[in-house]
Amino acid sequence: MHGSDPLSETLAALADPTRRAILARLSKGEATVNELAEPFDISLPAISKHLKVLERAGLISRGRTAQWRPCRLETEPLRTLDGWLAEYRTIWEQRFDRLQTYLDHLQNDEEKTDDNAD
Amino acid sequence: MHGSDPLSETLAALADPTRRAILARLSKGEATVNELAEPFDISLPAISKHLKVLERAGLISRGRTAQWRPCRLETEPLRTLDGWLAEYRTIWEQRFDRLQTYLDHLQNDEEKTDDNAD
DNA sequence: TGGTTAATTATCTAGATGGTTAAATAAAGC
DNA sequence: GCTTTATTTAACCATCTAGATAATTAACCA
Repeated sequence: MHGSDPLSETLAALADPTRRAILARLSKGEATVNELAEPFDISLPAISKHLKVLERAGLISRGRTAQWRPCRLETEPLRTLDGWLAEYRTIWEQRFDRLQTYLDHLQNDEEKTDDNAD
Repeated sequence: MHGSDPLSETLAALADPTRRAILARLSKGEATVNELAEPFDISLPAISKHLKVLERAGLISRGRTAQWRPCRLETEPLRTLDGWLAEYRTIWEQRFDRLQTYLDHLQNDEEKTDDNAD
């Protein structure tokens, strides 16, 4: 990554389907590295790297039970991302409202045309 | 990028502070390439590349007025991202609730202790 | 102690990314 | 037509990334 502020790190970590799939799995509860690797066609070391990326981004944390290193989803960076998105949410809601208004006008115009046609 | 599904493309495009700053600028209205480049210390071609990334991700669209190519924010990919985030929102809200409950218990315990101390 | 299981580190490779400068395209204005 | 302004394309470079295989660390089990 080039800009390594926290939000960039979060987004870069999420910009990989394997990593998002790992998070989706972890959203159902803790799992070990092998459990997480199971659904994928890639090597264990590759998974290990993905986990390191997720951990550095704060999206997961890891315990230590005997030889297992159970992973857990951490939601903090997601909340930060949600906060960033919120600013744009206003915009798309505004745009949706304007679209609605426009469609309503179309609807009205059509009804008037229908009235004339009758 | 490696996984080039739409969501990965959106996230990868957003994972760069320069590109997010461009979007922030566009959230205030359309702008030309030179206007967008102005606040940054990087070359025009670099900006041009960033815009191409944003365009491919569907985060901006571009008009064509004489020699200017005005850029406009497109919110669709952000809404998709918001939809993806929504699944995790449930989780962090749950966790927050549980934390609240825990803190409430602590509070109660403390009050009991205070009562005993009196 | 030696073997098995879990996970990480080391080393390497191919391809993407973000930046550069120099050259090309496109339209406007004299 | 020639110059200026806006923007993109070309060619290049350094660094990062996602993957691989082989070797290593760590802990349990008998």
